[in-house]
Amino acid sequence: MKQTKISEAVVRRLPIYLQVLNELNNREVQTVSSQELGVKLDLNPAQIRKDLAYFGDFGRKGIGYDVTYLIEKIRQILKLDQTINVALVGAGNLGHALCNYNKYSKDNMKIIAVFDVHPSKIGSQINNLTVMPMDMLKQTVEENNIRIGIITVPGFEAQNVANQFIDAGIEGLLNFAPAILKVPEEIRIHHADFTKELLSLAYYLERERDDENEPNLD
Amino acid sequence: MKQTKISEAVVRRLPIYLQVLNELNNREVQTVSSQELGVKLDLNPAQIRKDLAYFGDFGRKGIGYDVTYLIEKIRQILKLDQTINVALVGAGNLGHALCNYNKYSKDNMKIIAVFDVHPSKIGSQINNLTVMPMDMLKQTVEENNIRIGIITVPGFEAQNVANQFIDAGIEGLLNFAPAILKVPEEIRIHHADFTKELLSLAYYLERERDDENEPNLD
DNA sequence: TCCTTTATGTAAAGGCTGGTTCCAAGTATG
DNA sequence: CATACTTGGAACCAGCCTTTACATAAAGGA
Repeated sequence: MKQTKISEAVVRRLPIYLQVLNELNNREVQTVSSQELGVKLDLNPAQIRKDLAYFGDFGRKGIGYDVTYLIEKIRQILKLDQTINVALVGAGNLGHALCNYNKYSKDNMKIIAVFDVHPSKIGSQINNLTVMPMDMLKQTVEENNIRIGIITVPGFEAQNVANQFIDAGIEGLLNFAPAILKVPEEIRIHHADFTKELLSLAYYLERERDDENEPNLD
Repeated sequence: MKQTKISEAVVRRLPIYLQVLNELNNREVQTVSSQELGVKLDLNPAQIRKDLAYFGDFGRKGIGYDVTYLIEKIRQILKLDQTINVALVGAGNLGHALCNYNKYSKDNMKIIAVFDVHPSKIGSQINNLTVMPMDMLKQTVEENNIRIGIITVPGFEAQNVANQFIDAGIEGLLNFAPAILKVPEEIRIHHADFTKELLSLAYYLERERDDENEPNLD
């Protein structure tokens, strides 16, 4: 257990490990070796060991890793062992989808408040949450100890929403809007802009097709 | 214009450049320097120049880049100058959101077919698309020259759907499901699993808050 | 008990990608 | 014609990621 700098790539793999471990746990597998994990994840076993070793000595030589123990440990690392409250701004289709997804999630991370800038949306129900106006944001964040904000508004509104989140004292942001957001150093921001993902995916297609395909959907 | 290997990071920045350029274009800005772009994007100007130079000599010394010309070029690189047909499997909330988003998109990339594995969903309407059964997938992909598949099904169904897409001859996949998918070398797969993004975001929060939850940490 | 097998944790090395600095060359402007 | 500006490319640097290799520890069988 060395305490050097832990790179982002390592942190990004933790949720993947957790996913596979949960699967194994569901199948009541007791222990797993880095070798086996490596096959499942297409990763080098040494890398998995090294990743885990950053956070502690979780394995046993000759045996491997105890599945439930390792799950517990990774959940601690990712802070899933404590309740993390999340707020969402943008009660559109995507916002609905996330709230709905949230309902089925086992994690302690819960969307507990939804906001929208448009009066027409305010007061409507999503699952069992009532969409609130933006001027309730700051107060709600403070009172409910909300630490993460999700932005699912159109691009041109995103910066404004981000600013209000930051002003309210949020620690991290997950941005779905196709916009470049400026945030202070201390705010952690992750992007989940699928439009960019889709555009960059197109790059890797083979060029050539140019058939003037009339996209008539019949 | 050197034709070395172009890294993923470069390709991932192209959509971002495009976004900013479109904004400039809307404001009828004629030309822009890498310096100005760098400020807007928090990037080193040299990096922007280098990125663009991979694909050709788009700029003019002493002047900068012509905005509309550069937009056109990046669109060519990302193949947005041709129609790229997309199919989506999973007519749940997220699927709805994507289809709806798609409606407003200016890109030539269009979701032109939606499928679902569950009989209850089949036949329902999303925008102006009718949800089709999975056994129509292959035929539809072939007939409509669909090149990209989007997966918005629950994790446990994702691999199965991916296999069917691949069997139908898809070139690229965008996966929203929280699952590790095995695909052949030649299939390009991008992930947009926001749950992972959210979990890794939690890692970067300051530990400490323990609210009502018993810590139970030794 | 002892030997073999298995599998971890970590050090070390290597490779690769990504980013930055620097400069020559081209263009517009006065 | 001189100056200021800006690109494109070469070269350099840095750091991260990955892999290899090995010492160590545990379990199981003889």
